[in-house]
Amino acid sequence: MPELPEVETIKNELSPSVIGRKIMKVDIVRDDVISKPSADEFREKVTGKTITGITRRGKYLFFHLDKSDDILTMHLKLAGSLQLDPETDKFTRAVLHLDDETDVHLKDPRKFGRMWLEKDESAVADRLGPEPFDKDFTVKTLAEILKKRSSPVKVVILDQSLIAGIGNMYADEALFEAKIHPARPAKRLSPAEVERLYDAIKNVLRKGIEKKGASVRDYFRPSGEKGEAHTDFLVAHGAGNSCPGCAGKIERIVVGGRGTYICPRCQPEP
DNA sequence: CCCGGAACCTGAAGGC
DNA sequence: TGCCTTCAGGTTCCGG
Repeated sequence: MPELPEVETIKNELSPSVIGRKIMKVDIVRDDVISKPSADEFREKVTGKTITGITRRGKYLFFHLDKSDDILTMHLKLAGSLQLDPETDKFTRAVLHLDDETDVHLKDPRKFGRMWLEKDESAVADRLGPEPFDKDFTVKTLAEILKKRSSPVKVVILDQSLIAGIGNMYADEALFEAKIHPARPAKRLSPAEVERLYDAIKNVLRKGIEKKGASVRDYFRPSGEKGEAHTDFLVAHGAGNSCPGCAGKIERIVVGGRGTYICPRCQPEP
Protein backbone atom coordinates (compact mmCIF):
# COMPACT_ATOMS: atom_id res chain seq x y z
CA MET A 1 0.00 0.00 0.00
CA PRO A 2 1.80 3.06 -1.17
CA GLU A 3 2.17 5.67 1.56
CA LEU A 4 4.92 8.26 1.79
CA PRO A 5 7.84 5.81 2.25
CA GLU A 6 6.65 3.59 -0.59
CA VAL A 7 6.08 6.49 -3.01
CA GLU A 8 9.44 8.00 -2.03
CA THR A 9 11.14 4.66 -2.73
CA ILE A 10 9.44 4.37 -6.10
CA LYS A 11 10.59 7.89 -6.99
CA ASN A 12 14.17 7.19 -5.90
CA GLU A 13 14.48 3.82 -7.59
CA LEU A 14 12.68 4.75 -10.79
CA SER A 15 14.53 8.02 -11.41
CA PRO A 16 17.88 6.61 -12.63
CA SER A 17 16.13 4.50 -15.26
CA VAL A 18 13.76 7.12 -16.63
CA ILE A 19 15.36 10.55 -16.29
CA GLY A 20 16.63 11.70 -19.66
CA ARG A 21 14.61 9.03 -21.45
CA LYS A 22 12.08 9.86 -24.12
CA ILE A 23 8.60 8.36 -24.02
CA MET A 24 8.23 6.71 -27.42
CA LYS A 25 4.81 5.13 -26.97
CA VAL A 26 2.07 4.95 -24.39
CA ASP A 27 -0.13 1.86 -24.09
CA ILE A 28 -3.30 2.35 -22.15
CA VAL A 29 -4.95 -0.94 -21.34
CA ARG A 30 -7.99 0.61 -19.70
CA ASP A 31 -8.98 4.16 -20.62
CA ASP A 32 -10.19 4.92 -17.12
CA VAL A 33 -6.63 4.72 -15.80
CA ILE A 34 -6.33 8.24 -17.26
CA SER A 35 -8.42 10.75 -15.31
CA LYS A 36 -7.81 13.73 -17.57
CA PRO A 37 -7.74 14.70 -20.33
CA SER A 38 -9.06 11.88 -22.54
CA ALA A 39 -6.90 8.80 -23.06
CA ASP A 40 -6.26 9.87 -26.67
CA GLU A 41 -5.24 13.39 -25.74
CA PHE A 42 -3.06 12.08 -22.92
CA ARG A 43 -1.26 9.75 -25.31
CA GLU A 44 -0.77 12.53 -27.79
CA LYS A 45 0.60 15.01 -25.27
CA VAL A 46 3.01 12.60 -23.60
CA THR A 47 4.39 10.74 -26.60
CA GLY A 48 7.75 12.09 -27.77
CA LYS A 49 8.45 13.97 -24.53
CA THR A 50 11.59 13.46 -22.47
CA ILE A 51 11.32 12.89 -18.70
CA THR A 52 13.48 15.48 -16.94
CA GLY A 53 12.77 14.50 -13.34
CA ILE A 54 10.40 12.94 -10.85
CA THR A 55 9.19 14.69 -7.72
CA ARG A 56 6.94 13.56 -4.90
CA ARG A 57 4.47 15.46 -2.78
CA GLY A 58 2.51 13.46 -0.22
CA LYS A 59 1.54 10.28 -2.03
CA TYR A 60 1.54 11.92 -5.47
CA LEU A 61 4.26 11.52 -8.11
CA PHE A 62 5.08 14.14 -10.75
CA PHE A 63 6.91 13.25 -13.94
CA HIS A 64 8.30 16.46 -15.39
CA LEU A 65 8.50 16.56 -19.18
CA ASP A 66 10.82 18.56 -21.38
CA LYS A 67 9.25 21.12 -23.74
CA SER A 68 5.78 20.51 -22.34
CA ASP A 69 3.14 22.50 -20.50
CA ASP A 70 2.03 19.36 -18.75
CA ILE A 71 3.20 17.41 -15.74
CA LEU A 72 2.43 13.70 -15.84
CA THR A 73 0.91 13.17 -12.41
CA MET A 74 0.16 9.83 -10.73
CA HIS A 75 -1.51 8.48 -7.65
CA LEU A 76 -1.12 4.76 -6.97
CA LYS A 77 -3.95 4.68 -4.45
CA LEU A 78 -4.28 1.34 -2.69
CA ALA A 79 -2.45 -1.20 -4.74
CA GLY A 80 -0.67 0.41 -7.67
CA SER A 81 2.99 -0.09 -8.49
CA LEU A 82 5.38 1.13 -11.17
CA GLN A 83 7.66 -1.62 -12.41
CA LEU A 84 10.51 -1.71 -14.90
CA ASP A 85 10.25 -4.36 -17.60
CA PRO A 86 8.01 -6.80 -15.76
CA GLU A 87 5.96 -9.49 -17.43
CA THR A 88 2.75 -8.06 -18.84
CA ASP A 89 -0.09 -9.64 -16.93
CA LYS A 90 -3.73 -9.02 -16.11
CA PHE A 91 -2.73 -6.29 -13.65
CA THR A 92 -0.92 -4.15 -16.23
CA ARG A 93 -3.07 -1.03 -16.73
CA ALA A 94 -0.70 1.16 -18.77
CA VAL A 95 2.83 1.03 -20.19
CA LEU A 96 5.27 3.83 -20.99
CA HIS A 97 7.73 2.62 -23.62
CA LEU A 98 11.02 4.53 -23.32
CA ASP A 99 13.64 5.17 -26.01
CA ASP A 100 16.16 2.71 -24.55
CA GLU A 101 13.65 -0.16 -24.73
CA THR A 102 12.75 0.14 -21.05
CA ASP A 103 9.05 -0.33 -20.33
CA VAL A 104 7.48 1.22 -17.27
CA HIS A 105 4.32 -0.63 -16.28
CA LEU A 106 1.59 0.73 -14.07
CA LYS A 107 0.31 -2.41 -12.40
CA ASP A 108 -2.71 -2.29 -10.17
CA PRO A 109 -4.84 -5.26 -9.09
CA ARG A 110 -7.58 -3.00 -7.78
CA LYS A 111 -7.78 -0.49 -10.62
CA PHE A 112 -7.80 2.55 -8.35
CA GLY A 113 -4.49 4.04 -9.49
CA ARG A 114 -4.67 6.96 -11.90
CA MET A 115 -2.45 9.12 -14.08
CA TRP A 116 -3.35 12.48 -15.53
CA LEU A 117 -1.92 15.78 -16.68
CA GLU A 118 -1.57 18.93 -14.59
CA LYS A 119 -0.30 22.33 -15.71
CA ASP A 120 1.26 22.96 -12.36
CA GLU A 121 2.34 20.87 -9.38
CA SER A 122 0.61 23.33 -7.09
CA ALA A 123 -2.80 22.31 -8.47
CA VAL A 124 -2.31 19.15 -6.42
CA ALA A 125 0.19 20.26 -3.80
CA ASP A 126 -1.80 23.25 -2.57
CA ARG A 127 -4.49 20.96 -1.26
CA LEU A 128 -2.00 19.08 0.91
CA GLY A 129 -0.67 19.80 4.38
CA PRO A 130 3.05 20.06 5.12
CA GLU A 131 5.55 17.36 4.23
CA PRO A 132 6.63 15.56 7.40
CA PHE A 133 10.31 16.09 6.57
CA ASP A 134 10.06 19.77 5.66
CA LYS A 135 11.58 22.34 7.97
CA ASP A 136 8.20 23.98 8.40
CA PHE A 137 6.74 20.83 9.93
CA THR A 138 7.66 21.31 13.59
CA VAL A 139 6.26 20.11 16.90
CA LYS A 140 4.50 23.45 17.05
CA THR A 141 2.92 22.89 13.62
CA LEU A 142 1.62 19.52 14.74
CA ALA A 143 0.32 20.98 18.01
CA GLU A 144 -1.57 23.67 16.06
CA ILE A 145 -3.12 21.06 13.78
CA LEU A 146 -4.20 18.82 16.65
CA LYS A 147 -5.54 21.40 19.05
CA LYS A 148 -8.33 22.55 16.71
CA ARG A 149 -9.70 19.07 16.15
CA SER A 150 -11.98 16.94 18.26
CA SER A 151 -11.79 14.01 15.82
CA PRO A 152 -9.80 10.94 16.75
CA VAL A 153 -6.10 11.70 16.52
CA LYS A 154 -5.67 8.94 13.95
CA VAL A 155 -8.27 10.51 11.66
CA VAL A 156 -6.46 13.84 11.92
CA ILE A 157 -3.01 12.51 11.02
CA LEU A 158 -4.50 10.59 8.07
CA ASP A 159 -6.05 13.79 6.68
CA GLN A 160 -3.83 14.68 3.72
CA SER A 161 -4.94 18.32 3.81
CA LEU A 162 -3.43 18.61 7.30
CA ILE A 163 -0.26 16.49 6.98
CA ALA A 164 0.80 14.88 3.70
CA GLY A 165 1.88 11.30 3.27
CA ILE A 166 0.76 9.32 6.31
CA GLY A 167 -1.45 6.32 5.54
CA ASN A 168 -3.11 3.65 7.58
CA MET A 169 -0.08 1.48 8.37
CA TYR A 170 2.30 4.23 9.41
CA ALA A 171 -0.44 5.98 11.42
CA ASP A 172 -0.85 2.83 13.52
CA GLU A 173 2.90 2.42 13.93
CA ALA A 174 3.38 6.05 14.96
CA LEU A 175 0.54 6.01 17.48
CA PHE A 176 1.85 2.79 19.01
CA GLU A 177 5.37 4.18 19.27
CA ALA A 178 3.97 7.32 20.91
CA LYS A 179 1.77 5.19 23.22
CA ILE A 180 -1.36 7.08 22.22
CA HIS A 181 -4.75 5.46 21.64
CA PRO A 182 -5.85 6.25 18.06
CA ALA A 183 -9.38 7.18 19.13
CA ARG A 184 -8.23 9.91 21.52
CA PRO A 185 -9.67 13.29 20.53
CA ALA A 186 -6.79 15.13 18.88
CA LYS A 187 -7.26 18.27 20.94
CA ARG A 188 -6.92 16.37 24.20
CA LEU A 189 -3.32 15.26 23.68
CA SER A 190 -0.91 16.69 26.25
CA PRO A 191 2.14 18.64 25.06
CA ALA A 192 4.31 15.65 25.95
CA GLU A 193 2.10 13.37 23.86
CA VAL A 194 2.20 15.76 20.91
CA GLU A 195 5.97 15.72 21.09
CA ARG A 196 6.08 11.92 21.26
CA LEU A 197 3.73 11.70 18.30
CA TYR A 198 5.82 14.16 16.31
CA ASP A 199 8.98 12.15 16.91
CA ALA A 200 7.17 8.88 16.20
CA ILE A 201 5.73 10.07 12.88
CA LYS A 202 9.14 11.11 11.60
CA ASN A 203 10.76 7.99 12.99
CA VAL A 204 8.37 5.48 11.41
CA LEU A 205 8.43 7.26 8.06
CA ARG A 206 12.22 7.51 8.09
CA LYS A 207 12.57 3.81 8.90
CA GLY A 208 10.02 3.02 6.19
CA ILE A 209 12.13 4.83 3.61
CA GLU A 210 15.35 3.18 4.83
CA LYS A 211 13.72 -0.24 4.41
CA LYS A 212 12.40 0.67 0.94
CA GLY A 213 8.75 0.57 1.91
CA ALA A 214 6.41 -2.02 3.38
CA SER A 215 5.12 -4.92 1.30
CA VAL A 216 2.21 -6.01 3.43
CA ARG A 217 0.28 -6.90 0.34
CA ASP A 218 0.47 -5.38 -3.11
CA TYR A 219 3.44 -3.04 -2.94
CA PHE A 220 6.41 -3.70 -5.20
CA ARG A 221 9.46 -1.63 -5.94
CA PRO A 222 10.29 -0.73 -9.57
CA SER A 223 12.59 -3.78 -9.70
CA GLY A 224 9.65 -6.01 -8.76
CA GLU A 225 11.22 -6.70 -5.36
CA LYS A 226 9.35 -6.18 -2.14
CA GLY A 227 10.23 -3.65 0.52
CA GLU A 228 11.30 -4.75 3.99
CA ALA A 229 9.69 -2.11 6.21
CA HIS A 230 6.82 -4.36 7.28
CA THR A 231 9.25 -6.72 9.01
CA ASP A 232 9.82 -3.96 11.57
CA PHE A 233 6.15 -3.19 12.12
CA LEU A 234 5.21 -3.59 15.74
CA VAL A 235 1.43 -3.49 15.50
CA ALA A 236 0.20 -2.87 11.94
CA HIS A 237 -1.60 -5.97 10.64
CA GLY A 238 -0.44 -7.87 13.69
CA ALA A 239 -3.69 -8.88 15.40
CA GLY A 240 -3.05 -11.68 17.87
CA ASN A 241 0.67 -11.08 18.05
CA SER A 242 2.31 -10.33 21.38
CA CYS A 243 3.00 -6.69 22.07
CA PRO A 244 6.76 -6.08 21.99
CA GLY A 245 6.44 -3.73 24.97
CA CYS A 246 4.31 -5.75 27.38
CA ALA A 247 2.56 -9.06 27.80
CA GLY A 248 -0.55 -7.88 25.96
CA LYS A 249 -1.94 -9.01 22.63
CA ILE A 250 -2.33 -6.76 19.63
CA GLU A 251 -5.97 -6.09 18.78
CA ARG A 252 -7.77 -4.91 15.68
CA ILE A 253 -10.31 -2.16 16.24
CA VAL A 254 -12.00 0.29 13.87
CA VAL A 255 -11.26 4.01 14.09
CA GLY A 256 -12.68 6.45 11.58
CA GLY A 257 -13.85 3.49 9.55
CA ARG A 258 -10.32 2.14 9.15
CA GLY A 259 -8.86 -1.10 10.41
CA THR A 260 -6.61 -0.10 13.29
CA TYR A 261 -4.07 -2.12 15.25
CA ILE A 262 -3.23 -1.30 18.84
CA CYS A 263 -1.86 -2.71 22.06
CA PRO A 264 -4.69 -2.02 24.48
CA ARG A 265 -2.29 -1.94 27.42
CA CYS A 266 0.38 0.33 25.95
CA GLN A 267 -2.23 2.61 24.35
CA PRO A 268 -4.94 2.95 26.99
CA GLU A 269 -8.36 4.31 26.03
CA PRO A 270 -9.13 7.94 26.69
C1' DC B 1 -18.34 22.93 9.99
C1' DC B 2 -18.08 18.13 11.23
C1' DC B 3 -18.81 13.40 10.85
C1' DG B 4 -19.98 8.90 9.02
C1' DG B 5 -20.56 6.08 5.28
C1' DA B 6 -20.59 4.74 0.49
C1' DA B 7 -18.33 4.20 -3.74
C1' DC B 8 -14.58 2.85 -6.45
C1' DC B 9 -12.32 -2.54 -7.18
C1' DT B 10 -10.70 -7.31 -6.75
C1' DG B 11 -7.60 -10.86 -4.81
C1' DA B 12 -6.41 -13.38 -0.74
C1' DA B 13 -7.54 -15.66 3.21
C1' DG B 14 -10.44 -17.69 6.53
C1' DG B 15 -14.78 -20.00 7.99
C1' DC B 16 -18.07 -23.52 7.32
C1' DT C 1 -13.93 -28.73 -2.94
C1' DG C 2 -16.21 -24.63 -3.01
C1' DC C 3 -19.10 -21.00 -1.62
C1' DC C 4 -19.54 -16.96 1.27
C1' DT C 5 -17.69 -13.32 4.06
C1' DT C 6 -14.24 -10.29 5.47
C1' DC C 7 -10.35 -7.50 4.87
C1' DA C 8 -7.20 -4.48 2.56
C1' DG C 9 -6.91 0.65 1.73
C1' DG C 10 -6.55 6.49 -0.54
C1' DT C 11 -9.55 9.70 -1.97
C1' DT C 12 -13.76 11.89 -3.09
C1' DC C 13 -18.37 12.72 -2.67
C1' DC C 14 -22.85 12.82 -0.55
C1' DG C 15 -26.12 13.17 3.07
C1' DG C 16 -27.29 14.15 7.85
